[in-house]
Amino acid sequence: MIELSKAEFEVMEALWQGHPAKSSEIIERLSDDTQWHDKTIKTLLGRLVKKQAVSFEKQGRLYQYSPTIGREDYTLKQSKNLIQRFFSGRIAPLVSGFAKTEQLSQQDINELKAVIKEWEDQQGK
Amino acid sequence: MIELSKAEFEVMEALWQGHPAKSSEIIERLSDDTQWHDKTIKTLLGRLVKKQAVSFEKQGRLYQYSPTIGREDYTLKQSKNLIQRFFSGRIAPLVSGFAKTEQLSQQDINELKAVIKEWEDQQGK
DNA sequence: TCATTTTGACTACAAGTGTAATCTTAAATT
DNA sequence: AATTTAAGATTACACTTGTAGTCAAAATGA
Repeated sequence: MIELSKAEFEVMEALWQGHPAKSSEIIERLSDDTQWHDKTIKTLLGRLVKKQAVSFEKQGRLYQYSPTIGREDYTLKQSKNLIQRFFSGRIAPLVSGFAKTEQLSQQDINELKAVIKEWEDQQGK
Repeated sequence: MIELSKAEFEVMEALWQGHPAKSSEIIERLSDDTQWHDKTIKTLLGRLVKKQAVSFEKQGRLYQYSPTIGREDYTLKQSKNLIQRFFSGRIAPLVSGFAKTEQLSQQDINELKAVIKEWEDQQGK
């Protein structure tokens, strides 16, 4: 599985926002959230290409970059990995720990209920 | 916040199993799960001490090691961090994504229900 | 008592990461 | 046309991480 460092993930975020994108666009997007030098972002893009998390096509002398992996896929895999390592693969301990100190919104609650309902229907007679 | 590498976390796991513990005990415990050379484990212990995730007391010429951070604290902080970065701090998207591909047990469901109930009671009247 | 083993301290070394700077070439500007 | 600029390629460099090896001193065994 492709592993991304934190900085690399930030670059992916910018790319997931819209693609294909030129490096100048990616640099522009990241300027809102980070102070990174454009050289830094180029380096990270290069590493992402090497890791095959990003592909590019030449348009003249410029490159158009695109992600090769989806945000959902990546974040879910990483989340499962963490849940496996920290909570033996069970999500409930995470949720209850989380709920103790974080704000849950009505929407969160509704979504959790939906998950439960789906499970129960599945179990269903 | 103290950050642990994966290997360091494994050593912490062994230490959380029971402490204070001598390095030989930690090495013994880890021999079940890993192939690490004892030197490797010593190095990791040293790094953990340096990071102040572990403290020690000399008992004669031996050291008795203890964790300075709790497993729950650490895993929850890391989880929240991930949820923040990946899901803008909301847990429901993680749970529903997780539920799609992982097995939830009846116990998980019960715990999730408990969390919901607690939240709803909290929401007053 | 002398050799061996064990423990902790210190050293090693390549790969990954954060954070750029320099070099090359083509494009844009003067 | 000569100069400056911008993109991508290459190089840099310190710190972290995985994974030990070496060294010195103390304990243990023969």
